Amino acid sequence: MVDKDKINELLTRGVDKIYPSREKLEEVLRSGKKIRLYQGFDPTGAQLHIGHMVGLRKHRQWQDLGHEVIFLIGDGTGTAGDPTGKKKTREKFFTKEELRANAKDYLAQAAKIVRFDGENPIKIMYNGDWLDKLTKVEILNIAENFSVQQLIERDMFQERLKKNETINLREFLYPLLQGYDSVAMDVDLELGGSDQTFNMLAGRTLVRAMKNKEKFVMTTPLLSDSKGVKIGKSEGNVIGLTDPAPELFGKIMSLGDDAIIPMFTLLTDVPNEEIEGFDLKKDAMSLKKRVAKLIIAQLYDDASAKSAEGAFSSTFQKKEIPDEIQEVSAKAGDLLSEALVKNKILLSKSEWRRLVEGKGVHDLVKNETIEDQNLKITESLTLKIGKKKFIKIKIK
RNA sequence: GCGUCGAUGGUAGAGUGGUCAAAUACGACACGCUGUAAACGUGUUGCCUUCGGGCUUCGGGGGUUCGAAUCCCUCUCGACGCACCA
Repeated sequence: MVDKDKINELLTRGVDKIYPSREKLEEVLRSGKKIRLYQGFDPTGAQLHIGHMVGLRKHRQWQDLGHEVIFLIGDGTGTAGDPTGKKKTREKFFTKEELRANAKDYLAQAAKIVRFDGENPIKIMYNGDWLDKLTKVEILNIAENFSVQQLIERDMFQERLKKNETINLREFLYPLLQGYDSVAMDVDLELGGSDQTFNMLAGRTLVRAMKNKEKFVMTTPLLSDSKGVKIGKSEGNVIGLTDPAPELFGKIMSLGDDAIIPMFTLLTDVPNEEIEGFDLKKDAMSLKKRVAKLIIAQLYDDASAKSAEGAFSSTFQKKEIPDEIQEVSAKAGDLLSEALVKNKILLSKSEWRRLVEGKGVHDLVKNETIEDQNLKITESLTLKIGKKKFIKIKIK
């Protein structure tokens, strides 16, 4: 029973809830039975982010314990539009082609955490393979297992009802499709973020009805800091798994301190006992650096993690110039502003003016702030624009 | 099919003939502060500018007017209600 502690870890660490209960699942695992499980990813964005990493790591754990793990690409459900977390009806839907293209990227990114080859490799499946083939009658038979009341229970639908906002039938039916995946693959367990609970439980209902068996559902907590969903939000500050190491480091450092402990628990292998001993008040900075390094080491390697840290501290803490700077060539006599806009460093001359007025442009060679908006280029320059942009201007 | 309402900047959402490049909030960007690219504070947030101003924007097209995001017509899309069907 070498696996005993591993089973315990598998069932507790980084786990939000287990349905119907942890005890039932533990019983099955203790019996030595190998189960089949999956997690679905709708490839509706170009990249996986650090929030996905939580689930992927869980995947890996199952895989390492010898269970049959399926990485499901939701190219069928993706075209339907998951309403989870959406306050409004989704407006954009994805085509099959877009989804397949994204899926390719997903797999490449996921490969950083899970194994698609070697011993007990993860299987890749596409739910479009069966969802697209469902006949109308089959769909109705699936629908038979649900009541409108059940579907309408979802908080987000309730809210919309209250506000008299649209609930499109399409999003209403989405959980059924996702639920059918479990039937089609005949899985014993589904893994997913806690925001997916409703959809996953729909699958549970279906499996019971159509396969007469109990499907387990394991949810993982969502990674977030005090500001909420800063991590994995659709806006600019997504921490993508393929972000270059230095950028990853910076983005992780910019998260609130309250995200540190969850990150250790969910994204690293640091033992629980050690994590419990952490003193956030005293060591927040160094702990955050450590967790950032550990995360990067998983996505790249130790060396990248180290150099990312070095780059971070020299750039932001000591305010030194980074080693690698983007270069832009220009002719002598050109307006600096025009050269920057032409090379797409800045969006417009207006932006340039704003930055200069806000003292956001610095000449790093002379070590002074540039105040002249109409500065002409006379010699090669090294500029710091805002906090993050470093640009070298070279004379042609 | 009939009717009602709606479509505004990255998002949410004001504005209902000139004072509108369009409130407010969020986001984004910069500066200050900080162990931090956090928090907090301040400023900026359509484009061009000789800094006077100029130009293009409020679902598409057309019109009324000296003047339209605002009024009218029409088209597209959406929500809601009614009818049809059951």
